[in-house]
Amino acid sequence: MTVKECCEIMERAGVKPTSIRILTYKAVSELHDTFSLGDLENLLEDVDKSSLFRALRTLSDHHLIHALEDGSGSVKYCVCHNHGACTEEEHHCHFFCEQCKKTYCLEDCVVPKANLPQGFEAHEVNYVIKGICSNCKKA
Amino acid sequence: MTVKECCEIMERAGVKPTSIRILTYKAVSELHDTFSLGDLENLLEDVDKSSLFRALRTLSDHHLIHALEDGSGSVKYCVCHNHGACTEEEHHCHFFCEQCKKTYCLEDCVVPKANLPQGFEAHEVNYVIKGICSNCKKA
DNA sequence: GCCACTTTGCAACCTTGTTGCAATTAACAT
DNA sequence: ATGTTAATTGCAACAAGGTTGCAAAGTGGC
Repeated sequence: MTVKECCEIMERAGVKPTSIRILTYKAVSELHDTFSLGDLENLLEDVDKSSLFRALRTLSDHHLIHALEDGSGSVKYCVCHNHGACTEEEHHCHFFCEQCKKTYCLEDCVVPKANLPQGFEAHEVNYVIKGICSNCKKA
Repeated sequence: MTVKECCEIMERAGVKPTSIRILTYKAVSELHDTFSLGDLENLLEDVDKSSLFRALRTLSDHHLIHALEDGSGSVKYCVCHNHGACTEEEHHCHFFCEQCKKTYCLEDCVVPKANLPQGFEAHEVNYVIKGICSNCKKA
């Protein structure tokens, strides 16, 4: 993705495209699966951790990326391919491989709906399946 | 639950019922919703943190309790009411209230199945719905 | 009672995430 | 352009939660 495209997407989502945010969004929009703050630190070695942390928070607040918990001990993120216009219907499942510790985005696997009790109001869903991925199973 | 019942359940699950484990299992089997290691520390003030941590790990390893991630920053646990004989079908959903920060067990809400891609093997599912609970909504 | 093995308590530590604050940069009116 | 204000960034320090090493205490078999 070009810097220009990044800026446009961010502006449409109400995020001011600062240098760190562009750097962050450009880097993560090229990743196919999930990543942690630590992963991003390694990817962008010369950028400060707390700046990246704040960039991720901003992007997450404006729904350009999603945060999810996979039990690995660190919060994972993935880019929202609907550029901030995600409805609950469009959330995809994630798969955590217990062997290689990678968390996949299952783009084609939409989160199935559950029935909430009376009076409960859902905002988002964290759905992570754990097991062995196809790569590790082959090996 | 009596100490005797706790011991029986643990033994059936292949867990040697030591003092800390009995204390832990008895305490948590009386809780209706989820709890963290920290919650348990507060509940059993005179017991060491790492002993509780190890007891929870042992109980979890033998499926007497389940661990789940709700994005609160600490791992939550809940007792398995099938006493270690939980199949994937029986896993219930959890609900994290963004206001009161409580994580409910939705006992009557079974985790809906998702379709995995070819070659992926599921072992367990972490399904946490986030939103506002009925108590907080009323207020 | 003695020995091997397990469990427990304590302290120390690691990792991840988070904040305070000063320095820098950007936005904008004059 | 310049000054004024607000937002962002980098650094360092910190907090919380989880985890481990190790010695002491407990358990069980003989």
